[in-house]
Amino acid sequence: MNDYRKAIAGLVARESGIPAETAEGMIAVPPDKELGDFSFPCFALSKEMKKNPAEIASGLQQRIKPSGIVEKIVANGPYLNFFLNKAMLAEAVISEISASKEKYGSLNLKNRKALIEHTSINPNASPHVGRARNAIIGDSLSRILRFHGYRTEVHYFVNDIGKQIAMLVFGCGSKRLEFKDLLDEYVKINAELEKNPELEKKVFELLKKLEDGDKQVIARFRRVVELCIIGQAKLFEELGIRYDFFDYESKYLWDKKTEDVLRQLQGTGRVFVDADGRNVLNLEGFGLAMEIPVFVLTRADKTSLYGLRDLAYNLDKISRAKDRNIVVLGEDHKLYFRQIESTLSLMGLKAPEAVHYSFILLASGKMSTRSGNLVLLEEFMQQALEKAVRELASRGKSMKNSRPLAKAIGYGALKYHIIKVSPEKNVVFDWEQALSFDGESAPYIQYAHARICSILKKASLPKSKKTNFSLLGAKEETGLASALANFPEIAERACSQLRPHLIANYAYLLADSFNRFYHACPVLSEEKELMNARLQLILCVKYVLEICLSLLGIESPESM
RNA sequence: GGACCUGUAGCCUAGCCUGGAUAAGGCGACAGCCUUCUAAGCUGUAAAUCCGGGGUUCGAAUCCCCGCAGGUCCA
Repeated sequence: MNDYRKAIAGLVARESGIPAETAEGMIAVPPDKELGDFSFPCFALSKEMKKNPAEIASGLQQRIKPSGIVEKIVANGPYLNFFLNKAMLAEAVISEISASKEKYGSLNLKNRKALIEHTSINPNASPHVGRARNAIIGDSLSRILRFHGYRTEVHYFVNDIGKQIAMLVFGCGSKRLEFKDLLDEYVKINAELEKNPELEKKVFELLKKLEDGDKQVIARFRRVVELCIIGQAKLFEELGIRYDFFDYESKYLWDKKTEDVLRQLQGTGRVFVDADGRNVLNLEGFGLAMEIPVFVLTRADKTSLYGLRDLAYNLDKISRAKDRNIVVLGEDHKLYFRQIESTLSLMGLKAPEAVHYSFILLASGKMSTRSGNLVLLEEFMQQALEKAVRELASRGKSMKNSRPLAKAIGYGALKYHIIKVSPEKNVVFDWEQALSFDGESAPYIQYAHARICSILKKASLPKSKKTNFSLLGAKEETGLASALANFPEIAERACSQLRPHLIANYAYLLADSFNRFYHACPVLSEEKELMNARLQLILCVKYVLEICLSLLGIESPESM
């Protein structure tokens, strides 16, 4: 579509005298397809030429001759509207997709490497849906990066040595526990500490022993953390979300690297020892919204704090991420991340690109693992799966072999519900909406895909026969073709701006466009030439729907 | 007290970066469409002070300023 925009800008530029680049920026898309495929508003020229914009439009219309893919030019009031040749457009987009198939829309980058860190939940319990927003966005981003050609590695930073985890270790004692028990233990120990603040001392004692390298305590921490990480990873694996590396914060605890970082920062002359004896970095001049813009690096005993360890971790990530270095963080980490970013810049390093998302709330208030006021991801998965099983049963699908299909549909709906919303928006979790399989949902998109598969299964695509694309003139057909043509632009933006919801929204529009086509334009019952052209068209739709769903981490079942 | 994000029909959302034609979808409601490729679908109707107020502009949901409300963080 961008090429056509450029071509039209060229035509306008030649006749109006404005530079082609300026003209390109002015080319717009009319609100209604009936008005044209592109338009050039003449208001700006009107000011310059001191002439009525409608006159300018009609003047330009007379001078610009349609050529190539531009079929018709119409002045409509102050707008100059351009109509593309639908048959040529369909032919161009169909042959491009037929050639590139599952790579259609890919930037096909070569020798690029990307790193993305996401999820990175405190390993203290089963994750709630708010945490899952991180994983789902991050997973989709990693898929988008790979699609465009980045060799991409996915990292999970395990905060295995904080106070939260120490509390859990303390609470667990020597009990033999399973993953599912951890949440209860976590809630229990939080309540106990609230009642009896004296216990906190013991928690810190435990943490101190860990940091001092007490082998027995280390083993206790490791046992709880592993239980948790394995449980979480299994849950995410069930959703098709995988990690290449689990990076443990404890690795940076005794690491010389934190000392190197500290030394390097001291070289900037910005490190000072504060009233409490801690090493603190002065971050004045970075526009941080803090009364005293600093970053605390160590405790009074000069042992590292989380921030310093995170900096060392960032150095590791930077050394591995050649071209894109991405981290997905909750909005609560915005300021903290700006501190990291500023500090890295003092070291002459480029911080990761951060994708921040807002929290998922409950109608009853904020979600909190500590208070137990939450919807667990597990629970959401379970409900989605059960609903999918029910829906399949109501359609007479056998219960025995339908489990993978139910997962594809249920988990698809779950992921889509989370990812379709812009990440900066708060979401109030609502079961009815979250479990909807109608309208703007994954099952709707999957259903369109399954319908295409069903038609293709019943048809035989003729081999290497010339297709008469001019037959694809119905508005449902041209609508589909231009929807297909829009995809590469969307795929590019989703990657450059790190916004997967663009893919989700687009996939719905494409499926919607197909469903309208499906009802208006029969395929198999048509005579050969038209059937062939329509088969080519829907095969392309199938490819693009599959691409979109795979970029969202959602499966594309062939029937449902 | 300060900073950032969000505010669009009863409910949920897209559009905002990059200003342009009657503000686009979904859920819910109402009225239709299955002897025809899967009705998880399609068609139509009703429903909006685009949070409020200023400003910039030929033109503002979109840009700027001042408020209000929710979320987040800092102190």
